[in-house]
Amino acid sequence: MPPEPRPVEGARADVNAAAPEAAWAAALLDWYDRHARRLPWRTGPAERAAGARPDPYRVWLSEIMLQQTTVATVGPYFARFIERWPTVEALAAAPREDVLAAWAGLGYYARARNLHACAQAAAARGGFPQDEAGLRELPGVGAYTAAAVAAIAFDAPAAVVDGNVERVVTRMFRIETPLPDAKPLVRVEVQRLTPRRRPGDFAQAMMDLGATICTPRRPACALCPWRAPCAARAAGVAESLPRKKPKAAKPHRLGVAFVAQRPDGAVLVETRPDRGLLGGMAGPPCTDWTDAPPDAAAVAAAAPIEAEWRAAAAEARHVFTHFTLSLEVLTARVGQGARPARGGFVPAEQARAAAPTALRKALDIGLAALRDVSALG
DNA sequence: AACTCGTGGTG
DNA sequence: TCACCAAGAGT
Repeated sequence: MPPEPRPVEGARADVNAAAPEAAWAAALLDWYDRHARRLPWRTGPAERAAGARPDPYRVWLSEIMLQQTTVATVGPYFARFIERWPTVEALAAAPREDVLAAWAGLGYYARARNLHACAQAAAARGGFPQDEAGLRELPGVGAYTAAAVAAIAFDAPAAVVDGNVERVVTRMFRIETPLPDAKPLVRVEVQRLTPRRRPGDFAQAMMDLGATICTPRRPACALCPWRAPCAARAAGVAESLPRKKPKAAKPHRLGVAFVAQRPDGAVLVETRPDRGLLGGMAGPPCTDWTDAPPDAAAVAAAAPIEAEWRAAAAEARHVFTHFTLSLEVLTARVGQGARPARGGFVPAEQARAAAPTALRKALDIGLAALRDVSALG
């Protein structure tokens, strides 16, 4: 492996050359004190001044929701969860079905399954572990989340490394090794940078810096508290970092979704197997999603109920992380006493609210087609 | 180590 | 339209 470029000595001239990390951390915390984002899960400056610590439950809940998810998207979900389940004990006592339905639309549904299991584990032991190793053992809590909760909620000097931090650090030290190969080195540098005082604020400052200044495209280096020591900026290569290994192309998959509606408006939904894609989530029954279109036998075998199925004009299209999907939608009106082979009937609006987005699209297309048919008939 | 696992915003 | 991206974890 070639040696990593390091910050040039001249860039360090204005800081303590013996322990530059301490000066850099101080500069970042000073910036954070002036520019921190106000977020619902953060403790405000006034409360902090009064000695208040963040609520570990809120910190943990926000960190789980924020995994691979934007602040703007998380906001309303976080508010609804806190309103409905104000404590980890309340969340632990909730039916899992309710938690999954409340999570619908946020994606990565293993997070919701693990969230509920984690709440039960934490409640059973009287609260969250206060150290990184203990947190790491909880379901859905990986290296990042354990470090983040330990630092933010419990003031532990843990190395918090998320996508923002990877970007900031690979630029600061001009690390040209592509991710994820560079992760171990990034972690070492973050651990070296993390101060004993205010490690939680330091972690959040790093993420704020990455989110608002050291952005993926067109970073605002002129406003950055680390503009002087940043090696990538000095070399004019900030925007090209971090380097990443190329991703595989997305295959396209096909399937059929079945939307059956009773005279009272209820629609047929089926809870998917707990493992795998959309695990544990409820939506209209489907064929398997395959590379080739499902043949007539596969469609007939997957139909959840005997009915006169009609094809809707539109198809549901959706992009997942690693494949794209087209769902043909078949609709049917069934009798009030219909007995499906699989699944059960729930009010249409409830079904929409609890469905993951891909299946909600199919449901909406089916419901619209059924409305059109009834309008004609 | 490389895959699987969602969704919405952005340029 | 499309690739990239966002406070990653589990296997």
